[in-house]
Amino acid sequence: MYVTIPSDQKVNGSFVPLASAQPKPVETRLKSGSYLYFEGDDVEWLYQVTSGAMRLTRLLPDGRRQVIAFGYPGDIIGFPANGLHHTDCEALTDVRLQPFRRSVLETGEGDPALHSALLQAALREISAMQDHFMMLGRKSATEKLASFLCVLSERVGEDLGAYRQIHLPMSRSDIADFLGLTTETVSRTFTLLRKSKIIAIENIHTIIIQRPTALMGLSAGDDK
Amino acid sequence: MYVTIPSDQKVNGSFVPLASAQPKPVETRLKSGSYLYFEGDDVEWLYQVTSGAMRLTRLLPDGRRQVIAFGYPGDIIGFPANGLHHTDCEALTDVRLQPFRRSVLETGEGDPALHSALLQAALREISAMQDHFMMLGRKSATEKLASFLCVLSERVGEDLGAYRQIHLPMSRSDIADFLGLTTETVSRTFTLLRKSKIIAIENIHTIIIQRPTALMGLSAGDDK
DNA sequence: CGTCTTATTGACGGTGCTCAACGGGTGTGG
DNA sequence: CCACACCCGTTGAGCACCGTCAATAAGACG
Repeated sequence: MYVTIPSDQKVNGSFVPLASAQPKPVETRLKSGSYLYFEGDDVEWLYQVTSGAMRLTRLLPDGRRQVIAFGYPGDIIGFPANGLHHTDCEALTDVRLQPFRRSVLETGEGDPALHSALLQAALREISAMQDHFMMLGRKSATEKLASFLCVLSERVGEDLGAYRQIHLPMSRSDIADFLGLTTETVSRTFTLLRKSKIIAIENIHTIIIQRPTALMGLSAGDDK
Repeated sequence: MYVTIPSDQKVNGSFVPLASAQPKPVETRLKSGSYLYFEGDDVEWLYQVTSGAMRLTRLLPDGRRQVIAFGYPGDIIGFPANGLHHTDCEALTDVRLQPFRRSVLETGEGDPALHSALLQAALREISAMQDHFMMLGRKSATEKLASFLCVLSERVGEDLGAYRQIHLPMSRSDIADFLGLTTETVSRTFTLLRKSKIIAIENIHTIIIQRPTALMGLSAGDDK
């Protein structure tokens, strides 16, 4: 999952599992905190997240970190470049994954429909990353966090009467490294949104969106 | 072209044109300043840049702009998402392009080798964009510009005795919108690099790298 | 040669980072 | 079950970097 400008194209809550004509490899399960792969590992499998949430990160030699994406149900993770993984990938919660052989993406190997579905996922990934560029390069801290919450609300928000509730499995520093901010700024911006009654912070990992329209406005820069 | 951490994998100056088994569609030529496509257009063709340079941009409703990438010889541009272009694409110079039918990427249509080559290009694109995330989110103005010049030097630099020369077909504001800065900051940072004798500015569009190692150091954050 | 655009430089201010202290929640061991 | 410690998140103060606004200089183009 990247932070993108919320599109007209509504995702209807549930995701479409990729259908394979072949006998399915066994579903993979992963405990919270364990790693699926590391940067530099050979790619043997791609995965579609079935339940839970993953975190993809990249490191600079000096320790600076960028969270590349969060992997939510429906997302495909593990696209290879030159046959290698280029991020670390850790489970933020207990996770279930549907594995697909790398060869299905790269050679089509006996399953044209699945090959095509994986290719389309890669192309959507490119487009989503382009949106994310705009956010990293051109948005303020408030716009970034508002955008983040909007996208999460669409993807994995739960209705709660008039409001909408989001569970955040990741830490504040994960959010900071995803948005190109510091934990302090993320924390301050949460407080700002809370004090303007746009969100309520049920607990550290649970946010309630009280004024969705205002949040959408902030994500597009309406305060300017 | 994205700004990435210069990799070990050297590109040997020239690029590899994608081979097609089919009779080639006619090479496309484009005048400097003309647009190849716009955001929202249907994708019929992908293109490999043969000579010249392209600029891919995206706009926010309020006018803020992000340059997504520059297209240099060897680069594939025009990957579709849901069948549509998601950037505007303008020629920065007179340009020659080798077109490929979208269907070759999406269905493989009679040319498996070309299909595979385009797919690999898409996967490399994803990896390069991940590097660019790190740069947009986590690097200072000096690191950004130094990284930019390093990558350009590798890709399209020309040897000039002991030094190396880069031609910059794009404007300062293109560079700014690519790196997530303002034109003023780009200009000031150029001046900074010039005053520390790391680069010389032959003219607005021509940069000479006098101390490549120092520039590499700055791009990785050695000043900190 | 004149006009218009683009780049540079300067002054200033604000957003977000740094450094630091504090608080609260969670987990562990007694 | 409680005590304690540790980690994570929050808050504060100060500052640096970079953005904003403005003036000037340098090119580009007709």
